[in-house]
Amino acid sequence: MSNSQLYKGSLNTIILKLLEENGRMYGYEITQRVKQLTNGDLVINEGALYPALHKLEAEGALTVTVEPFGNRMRKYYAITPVGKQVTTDRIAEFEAFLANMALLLNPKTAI
Amino acid sequence: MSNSQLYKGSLNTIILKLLEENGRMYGYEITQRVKQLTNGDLVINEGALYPALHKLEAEGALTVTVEPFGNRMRKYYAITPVGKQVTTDRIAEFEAFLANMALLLNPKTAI
DNA sequence: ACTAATACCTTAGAAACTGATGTATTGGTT
DNA sequence: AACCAATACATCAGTTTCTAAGGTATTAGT
Repeated sequence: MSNSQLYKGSLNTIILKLLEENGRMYGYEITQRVKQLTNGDLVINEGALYPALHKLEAEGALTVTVEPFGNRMRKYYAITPVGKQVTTDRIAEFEAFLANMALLLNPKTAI
Repeated sequence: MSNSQLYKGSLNTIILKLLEENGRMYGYEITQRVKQLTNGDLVINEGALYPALHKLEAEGALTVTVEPFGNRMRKYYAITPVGKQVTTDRIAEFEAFLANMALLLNPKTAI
């Protein structure tokens, strides 16, 4: 993901959150939505996205339904109950991370 | 670092910021300061810390002075002008990351 | 006819870690 | 006296997550 190691580990959280909000999406759609939401700032690499989707599916967090779109194929991913719990946990983790980083980086204006 | 992939990539930023604020510190001291500032939440692994310090030194961001402390040895790290610039850049990067994550995770309350 | 966009995928290699292990001193407990 | 935890440095095999590059195929625009 665009030139920063900081995003490492947050791709799963992003995917889960988007799917939780948008019902179901296919892979390419996710990359475009992320690009759009961040005004082109964050571009998801497909070499990162597809393995991440496959892993979330293997873990039972997502389900897949393959649908033809014209002569093309789309793989729609949707979140499962397990996935919803994972999403909640991941976001809590992210917020704990933020709180700790605030303590470390903004000693003056600690939350 | 404590059970979350999210911290991956932020260790350098943490080290640089602490050194910028505290003048000079030795490795073990950094681990203790981080633990203290985050109320025990974030524990820096030595296998992550020492290679990171060595790399920052190799990049010219830090200087080292070895000082005996009793029969023990301490390696004090201090930030260089290059390091100060790197710190500024890293923090700007972190803030951009935060802004993007806010856009992705909090679509309602976008900044 | 060519290029860009759409839509999926894999894989070698890089980067940053974890967890284990190693050396040595110091301080407190049994 | 013996032992363990803390202090203080370090390395290294293995894991995870990504990047960059490559691959296949359809669709739309120039």
